[in-house]
Amino acid sequence: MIPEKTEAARRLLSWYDRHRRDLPWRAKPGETADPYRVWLSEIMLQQTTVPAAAPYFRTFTDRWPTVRALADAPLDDVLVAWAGLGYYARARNLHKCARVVAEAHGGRFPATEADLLELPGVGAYTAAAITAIAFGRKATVVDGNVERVIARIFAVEEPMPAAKPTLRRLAATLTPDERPGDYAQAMMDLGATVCTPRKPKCMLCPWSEFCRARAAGIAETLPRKLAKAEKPTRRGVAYWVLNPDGAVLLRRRAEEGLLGGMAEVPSTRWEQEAPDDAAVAAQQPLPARWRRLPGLVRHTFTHFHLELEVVAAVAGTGWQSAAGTWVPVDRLGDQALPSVMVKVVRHALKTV
DNA sequence: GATACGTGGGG
DNA sequence: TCCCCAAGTAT
Repeated sequence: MIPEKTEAARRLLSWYDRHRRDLPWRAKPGETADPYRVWLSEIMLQQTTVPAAAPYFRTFTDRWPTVRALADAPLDDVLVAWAGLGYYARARNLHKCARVVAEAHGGRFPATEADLLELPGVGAYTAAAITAIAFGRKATVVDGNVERVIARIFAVEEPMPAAKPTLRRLAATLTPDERPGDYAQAMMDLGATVCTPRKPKCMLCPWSEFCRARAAGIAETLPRKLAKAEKPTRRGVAYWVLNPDGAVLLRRRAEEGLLGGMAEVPSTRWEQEAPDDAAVAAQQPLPARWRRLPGLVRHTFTHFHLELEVVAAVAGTGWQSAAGTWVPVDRLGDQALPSVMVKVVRHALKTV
């Protein structure tokens, strides 16, 4: 039996007070939360682990201490700083959102869930998180952690994602009126450290007594998920070309879609079949004698595997007319190179 | 509702 | 090696 909701919240908050983690974006007890830092951290933490996000958070807040500073920055600076963190639409929306807050909201984040929801890159989860954590207002935060905790406490066996509305409704029934920010973070911390996807530490859980899934011995199997579709493999060839100054040709990817707005080593299209010599010649960024380098660059995106072969050449006369930017090899670190392209660069430098 | 969208770590 | 997963959002 689930206890009175205030009793459940009291137990969770007590657990949180004893196990609170010191995270770079978390206000210390007694400190006032900064909505800018809360927002920035929540965007970075979307589908991203704490260890991955933490160094980026420090870099961003050191360089852009306020939302106005971020709004004043060129988008490309933000993309360079975000490079490697993934889901680059977040970086584009982050910058767009900063400008909206600076220009349409006087540099202050709106303080209601409904208004926050209007901001670019801010969805249901993030709006609730900012409302609760930054403004101390009641809001039900539902992320993957909360879904898992709730699915187990109430033994919801309906598979995801169909169970989402049910889980949201059940989560809302438990949300207390007191300490909204701490409660939201406590729920997520519980899911992240105790009620984990595999091998949940039920012995350490403040809610173990009344967890229906634990009682039924099915905690680790919840929430149920349908089998995922197999990932296809796409193949392509990347063109590593140096000009007479020893600079490499890079391009800017289209603003939308995969790796939108990021820098890339030029490549053929990525398709099921690897391109043959004719396709490599047809899609070359400039005329050159291409030499296939041994080995493959492998990378896995959310929805497909990628295998890239790298071909290398030295650009002949007329290299200035190639579309793109020539970047000295020792300046590649200044570019907005996503991880897959860092792999290509390393492979080429190692092999050439 | 389904799909596109990154990356690195863990088992 | 391979699959799963992580503080989701936009379309």
